[in-house]
Amino acid sequence: MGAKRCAVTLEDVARQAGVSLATASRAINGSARTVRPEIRERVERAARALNYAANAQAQAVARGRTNLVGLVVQDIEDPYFSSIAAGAMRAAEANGLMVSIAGTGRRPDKEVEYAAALRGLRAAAIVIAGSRTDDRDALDRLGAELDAFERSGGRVALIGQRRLPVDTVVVANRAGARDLGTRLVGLGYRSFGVLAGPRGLLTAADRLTGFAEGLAASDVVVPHEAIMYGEFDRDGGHDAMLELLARRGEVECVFAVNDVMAVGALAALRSRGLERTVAVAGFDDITTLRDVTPALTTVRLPLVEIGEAALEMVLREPADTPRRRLVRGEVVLRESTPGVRRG
Amino acid sequence: MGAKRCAVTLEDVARQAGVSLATASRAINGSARTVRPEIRERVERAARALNYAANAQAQAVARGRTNLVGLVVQDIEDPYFSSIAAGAMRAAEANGLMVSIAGTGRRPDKEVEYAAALRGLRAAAIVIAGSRTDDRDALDRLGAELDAFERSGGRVALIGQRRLPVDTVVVANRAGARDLGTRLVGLGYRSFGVLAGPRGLLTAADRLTGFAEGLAASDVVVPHEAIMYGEFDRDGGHDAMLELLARRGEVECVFAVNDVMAVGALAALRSRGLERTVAVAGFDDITTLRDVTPALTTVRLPLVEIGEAALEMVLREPADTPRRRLVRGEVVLRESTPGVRRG
DNA sequence: TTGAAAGCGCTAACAA
DNA sequence: TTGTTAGCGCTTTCAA
Repeated sequence: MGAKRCAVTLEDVARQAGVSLATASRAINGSARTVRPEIRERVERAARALNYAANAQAQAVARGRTNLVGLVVQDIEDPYFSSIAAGAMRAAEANGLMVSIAGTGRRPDKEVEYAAALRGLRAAAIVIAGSRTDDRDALDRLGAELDAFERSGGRVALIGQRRLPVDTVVVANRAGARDLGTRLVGLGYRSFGVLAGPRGLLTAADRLTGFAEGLAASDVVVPHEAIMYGEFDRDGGHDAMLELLARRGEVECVFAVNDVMAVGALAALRSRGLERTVAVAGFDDITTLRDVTPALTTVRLPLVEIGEAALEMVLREPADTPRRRLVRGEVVLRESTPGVRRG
Repeated sequence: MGAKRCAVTLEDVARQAGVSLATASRAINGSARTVRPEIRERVERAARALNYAANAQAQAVARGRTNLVGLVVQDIEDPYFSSIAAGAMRAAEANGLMVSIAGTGRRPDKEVEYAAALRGLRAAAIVIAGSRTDDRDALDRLGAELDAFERSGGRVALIGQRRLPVDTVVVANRAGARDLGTRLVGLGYRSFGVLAGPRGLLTAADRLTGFAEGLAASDVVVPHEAIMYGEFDRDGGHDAMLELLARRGEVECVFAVNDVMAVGALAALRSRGLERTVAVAGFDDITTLRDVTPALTTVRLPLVEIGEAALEMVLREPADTPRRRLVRGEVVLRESTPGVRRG
């Protein structure tokens, strides 16, 4: 067993200050200014002398609420999520909240598990940022758990797509990809491939759909065989690119459904000496990836703001009907898609 | 005020199962198998039916300990820290712990503040990953706070350099940079510049010192005017590189004290058409940066393992004398330092 | 304005 | 094996 905890308690402070427990509580952690200044001063001095730190757990039990908010992401190492986390943490700090972060490793069931844990912690709120799959079952379980969480007085916000009747920061993946497709056609590309990420991953699917729509507006289609599924990460993009080359030869332009994959694709092209021959576009505009060469055409998502927005949403009183906040991406054309001159 | 929390309590479960509170507690959250199977089954069924989630705060108060560990980093968006966080979170999950993450934004006082908050939360442990400054005062305050935390029964580990008498995962910045310097001299470089990061940032200073030592072994020195101080991030590297070019012209090889800065430096060189003329080396081997071109020579640090190691350290019983776990970096030569042929 | 005391939900002696 | 009960540290009525 670990050493027994023997921290300074409020009772110690009260005794040292020569006041009652209640008064000490009011002086230090209470709200109403119902304590005489000189007494308050005395209590505060005692607390400082004893280096008192209020037991947040005990306060939580007594008050029935905490200042903890849980953030559930897929993988904190992924810059997409770490930017969102940074935004959420910044907003949390501004509001005196602590953030507990959990990573699911892209297993939908982990989301449910953490939500339950956060309910146990009596977290004030849960924010879930996940490119959830279309696994209907997992979604139902998550919905049930979040429901229980809300009924027990907690607040919930999702980041991604609107799949559940809770406050959601909706990312316009489809519209962004559509815009991108339109712009690429405008640059003269006609022959496309898509590195589509995993089947069943909603974010990926939305981006693929939108992209196809953007092309379709100009009667361009992505042949079925030029859509390569694979992992949602760098290696997934790399491998899918190689396979696409093997299968289709040199398409003019490749859309990878996120930047990390796009970078993998670029690496694959480079290994074949094709990085200036085949155009590549990504999605997200990941900060740390802005210096790759050729600079990546992409759809910029304000990830930090998205994290902040989710946290702010969750801080507000619940509305009777779930709020949606739409965040659009903005196409950023760079040298990875220089355009083609058609004769 | 927010809605009143009215979660299912253990008492509800006990009543529903027709047993006493104590029995219900033992059946669900207790350790010893001192409950008859059929009763346990009954209690568990009741809990499930009621969708009971134990109040972790109340458990914490009653037990006097929590399963929360606090992780304090500078900036979760920085891949250096997000990798460490990923490692710590992975190890935490494997041990049934929740992780609360706080970002200091590189303000040393925030470390103290969060440590105090975590003491209030009765966190089981605190892990601080910070390239702390040489600000003696801030360090003393942190030491005092961590001391109070430990005395109240918590465990502490640091990641970085050994500055305080607590368990530490020591990163061999100096030795790594020394090796790097040696290898670069071996490649034929003689004229160096260093993008040294902020003055007073220990990690940066250690890397600079080590690098200079590595060169000195071959009687190569970095001229004082070729050491450029600046921010520890991408823009810091970029700007410092431009300034170095302005001041010294084309040195043969530039050492940026971290990869992110090195990428900024590459961008600056590229803007001058010099990215294949001036060699660049970094430090860390950040995963998402492995595909920049030219591929970056660097010192690889096992960041995820470092995070795991810190968490494992903190899980063990405290030793009577602080533990140190040394992690060395490994030089990785890539095309950003092709070497020179001297005539 | 202050103090006494009743909880908050749970655990862990101690009895039965 | 089960139940009773006294805490855990704090907040918050309710009186004084």
